[in-house]
Amino acid sequence: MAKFKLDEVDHQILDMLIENTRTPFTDIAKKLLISAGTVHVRVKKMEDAGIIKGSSLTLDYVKLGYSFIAYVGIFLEKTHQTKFVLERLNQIPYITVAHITTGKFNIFCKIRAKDTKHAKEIIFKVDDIDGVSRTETMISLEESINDKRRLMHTIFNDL
Amino acid sequence: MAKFKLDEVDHQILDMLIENTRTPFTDIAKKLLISAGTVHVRVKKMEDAGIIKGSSLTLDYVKLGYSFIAYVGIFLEKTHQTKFVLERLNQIPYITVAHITTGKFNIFCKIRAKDTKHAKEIIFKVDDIDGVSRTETMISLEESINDKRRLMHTIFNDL
DNA sequence: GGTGAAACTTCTAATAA
DNA sequence: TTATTAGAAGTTTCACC
Repeated sequence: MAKFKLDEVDHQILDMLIENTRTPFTDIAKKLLISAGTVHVRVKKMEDAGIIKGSSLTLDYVKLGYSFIAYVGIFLEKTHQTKFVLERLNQIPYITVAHITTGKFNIFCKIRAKDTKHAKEIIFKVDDIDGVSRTETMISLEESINDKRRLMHTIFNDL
Repeated sequence: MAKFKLDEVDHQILDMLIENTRTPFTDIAKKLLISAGTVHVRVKKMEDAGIIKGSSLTLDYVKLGYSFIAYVGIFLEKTHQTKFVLERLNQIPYITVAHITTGKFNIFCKIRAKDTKHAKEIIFKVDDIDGVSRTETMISLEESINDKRRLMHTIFNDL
């Protein structure tokens, strides 16, 4: 996949939209001393190129009653069962992320649950999937860093 | 933290905005058979309550040249060094998420890098932090699940 | 609570530079 | 590529249910 060339203006636009996707284009234009039309054209171009894949809300899951986060490493009996197990994991909505990995585990996933009891149920469900030989759970005591903005700044300055 | 009470209309609004934060309120209103003013008031209420913390763009990091994802488990020499190590990790922008965890590791983080060589540099930097005794890396071969929408649907139906 | 309409702001596409 | 512009579209407020 080719690395995309974005200039400084594109970076600044992305930077403002990452912070708040509803930032009016007129505000962005004012700050960057360009016209709103230009902002519009640039954003459209980045959308067409697939750089901007979409936008999403950041919700407070704790306030919604989901304060439990854990990472679960999965050992499979045989590697060729990966696809099947992933399909099963995909049916558990509390599993928000899953990766096929090298190293210790075959599959590695993140779960978000209401509490310990709820998490236990989810993990048992994972353990029960055919092909899973065992799992190893790491409970998050605190999410200390979660910031893609810093990465974006770095990516921009890299180019 | 109290669980917040949202009704069916709030859920539907969130559901549409999670999919695309720029969905016009007029569209939402039309679909839900309410007025755009009501959508506006409801969204504002959820923002004020902190349920909606913000909005962000979903970018294609692969197209931006960052196709490497790994999870790194960190073993500390002493637990009381946690805060110090996290501060250091926070200075490495390629570390996008970090959790203090129970279980095998003391700290667990996610890195996003350009390639293997770049990842090596980052991991070496982590290894070099005072208080880190050793690390264990799991390289993502494939991000198979990444979907908070499913979780939201479930949360809604839970209530 | 919600509505509907007015006033205001923003978007978007066409044209021109 | 960018700017300007003007009509379309969206947001926000408010008097009134």
